[in-house]
Amino acid sequence: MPELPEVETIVTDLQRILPGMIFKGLEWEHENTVKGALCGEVGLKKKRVTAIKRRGKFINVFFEGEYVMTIHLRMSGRLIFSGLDDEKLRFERTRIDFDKGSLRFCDIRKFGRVWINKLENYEQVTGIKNLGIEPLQKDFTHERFIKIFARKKGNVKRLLLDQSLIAGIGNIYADEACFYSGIRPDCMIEKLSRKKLEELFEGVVKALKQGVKNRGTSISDFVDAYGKNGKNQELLYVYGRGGKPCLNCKTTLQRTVVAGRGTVMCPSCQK
DNA sequence: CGTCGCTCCTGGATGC
DNA sequence: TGCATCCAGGAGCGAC
Repeated sequence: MPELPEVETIVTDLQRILPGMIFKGLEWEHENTVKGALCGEVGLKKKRVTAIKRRGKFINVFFEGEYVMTIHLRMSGRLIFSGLDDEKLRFERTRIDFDKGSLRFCDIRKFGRVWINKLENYEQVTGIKNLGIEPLQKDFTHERFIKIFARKKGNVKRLLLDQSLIAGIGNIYADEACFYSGIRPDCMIEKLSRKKLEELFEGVVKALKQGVKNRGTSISDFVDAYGKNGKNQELLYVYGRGGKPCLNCKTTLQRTVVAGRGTVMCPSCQK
């Protein structure tokens, strides 16, 4: 599923593709997919793309005239740049046409969303304003991390997945970060020492940076804006490996449910 | 306000 | 082989 590294990969691709292109039109088949199009699409006509930026797992495409198109891929969304005359892709639900090509939003489960808003209120409307800190920015430090979790209680996994605390972590990278730091995803965060919290911080950063470096994890649905797979699935220690031997100690990896999510951990390496 | 459980979805895996 | 059932899960929402 698309998490921070996958979204970052797509945004990096789109930054090479879209700037300067002129918006032509938007078509969608599922009524819940597009929000705010009534006012937005009219305003967007003939506007040029000025920038593309990621915030958490959201993709923001900025246009002239102070419009922003926000896209969230949720579970199974793909965003693939194609020719205007290319045939419809499998599970293509929405197409965003520009003068020099067409961005196809393919989404098996139809959970993905597109919003069109004026710059002044897009953060409010999309929920972006509720997001926590960006974990790959310089201000994400040990100190900030410990401060964020200082008065929080509950299992580590639920808190890592809470987008209002840290923006962009999903199921894959939460499990990998816990493995890197030697912490069980179901352990209570209030019981962790300062040293273990620092290791968890390092684990989060390491997992996300590695994901970005390898252009995302293509386990089920993810491809980049050119339709190509990432490479990070070859480097996962726990996610998707339940029942297989731990790559560190050969203990059989345990699959459980934590915070309502499928969770894999090494009972020997993670305490 | 924090937390929980439910909901949205459907292809692929599994079971009989 | 074929049909029915289960499962995956990000995030928003209502309930408490």
